Amino acid sequence: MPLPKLTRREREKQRQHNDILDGALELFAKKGFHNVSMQEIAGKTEFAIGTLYKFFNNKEVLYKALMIRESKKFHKAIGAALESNKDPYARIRDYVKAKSDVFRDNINVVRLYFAETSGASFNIKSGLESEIKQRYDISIQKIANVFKEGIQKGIFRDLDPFHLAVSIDSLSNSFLFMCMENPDKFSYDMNFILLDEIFFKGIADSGFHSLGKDHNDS
Amino acid sequence: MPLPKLTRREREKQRQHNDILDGALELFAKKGFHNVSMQEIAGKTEFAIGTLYKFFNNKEVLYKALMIRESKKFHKAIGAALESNKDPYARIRDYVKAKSDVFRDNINVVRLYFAETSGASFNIKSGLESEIKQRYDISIQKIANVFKEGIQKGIFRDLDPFHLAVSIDSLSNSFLFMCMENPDKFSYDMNFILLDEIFFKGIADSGFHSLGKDHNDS
DNA sequence: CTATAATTTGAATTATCATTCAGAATAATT
DNA sequence: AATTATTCTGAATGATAATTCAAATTATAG
Repeated sequence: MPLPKLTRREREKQRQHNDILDGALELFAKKGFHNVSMQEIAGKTEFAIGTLYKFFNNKEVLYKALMIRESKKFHKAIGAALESNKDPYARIRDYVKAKSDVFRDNINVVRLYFAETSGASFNIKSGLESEIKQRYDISIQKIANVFKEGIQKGIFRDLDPFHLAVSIDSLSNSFLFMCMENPDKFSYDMNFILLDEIFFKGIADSGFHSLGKDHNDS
Repeated sequence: MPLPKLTRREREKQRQHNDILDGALELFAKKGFHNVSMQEIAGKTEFAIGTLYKFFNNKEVLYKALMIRESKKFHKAIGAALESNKDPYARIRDYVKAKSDVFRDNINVVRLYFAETSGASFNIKSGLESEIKQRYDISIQKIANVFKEGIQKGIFRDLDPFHLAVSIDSLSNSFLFMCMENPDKFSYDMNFILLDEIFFKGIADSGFHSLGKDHNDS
């Protein structure tokens, strides 16, 4: 973290930069990369088209900057949950909770993010995927580390921590998507129960009963 | 199935129709909807642009027809596995195997399919998502039925069959994607082991040991 | 307060396709 | 073989939208 030695001018610049991304995000998340024009972004953000190009050399660069910003936010949130000093089981729960919150509060962005992530990234030519993939890999690694610790402490069965990380990630994703699609039918809290029943009951060392613990607020 | 009473002319038509979709698929799968022009499809399939429009009223219709064709193939394959008269556990394994094969043989198509499915479908205005979603729901239902039967027979723990279906679907997807991304690092066969260890060991009724059974050819 | 520099503006330019359609090619019918 | 019907063709059209840049605006310095 370099110290924030910024002039007034530079800070103003930063703010504008962010405002553009905020406006663009709303549009892209609603309509996708190819169905949003620079014209539209200019309108929404109340800048002229030319100004957008002062900040971003072209539409792709703008989009890429946006996705990277969102990706950072997302992984920062779940990273914090995973790296606390609680016990491994609690950290996994916190991780699911953090993801839950992100999903709940930014449905459209999440949709956009996963459209970009899973499947193929057809919007951007340059290596956006790899930039995002890198962050993803780091997060998976963090989850794996929690599992590793849990295994050492005898909380989890001795399975490959990496596989466990991928598993809980994909399971929680699809449960969360399920909630997103049918918010009336499924509550976000249900995730904890499902994960406990399906995932933890499977990987827990016999004797460990996850359901007994109390949940995070939520 | 209506009987195939087709004239020579009509059969020829059908063949051309399919050829166009084949060519288009290759391009779309590689570059996505918006990065493929009708020009390009015409070139690849060796038809004139006008001819494409004789078959498909516009680019969207062509794309939609394509996705539906592929979706049908995919769900037919896994449906067959799920509706055999084997025991529930074997049917689940066959289902994973069938999906495995599709993934292995059509990586690009799978990528396109999931880009269209997960996240948001920004390519097509009309209700493609719902058409595909419908098929997906049917498949999930079939999986759930297998679990239901398995629960009745005492093979699986008494959990919501629908949740189990969603779980195995998403778990197998992410393991398969893992294999796709790093074909050198992960073998497709590994899926069975992972699913057994992580999923079945969790949901199996105590006493049932899935690993003892022999694998599908593969 | 004027002159100069930096920034912002949006109409004009340019590029890219989707789509059309008049004429060419081919097939069917007489 | 000539006539008619059908199908195919791809240059031309029209629309959209990314990008540029000369002029206008605003900020800074003298």
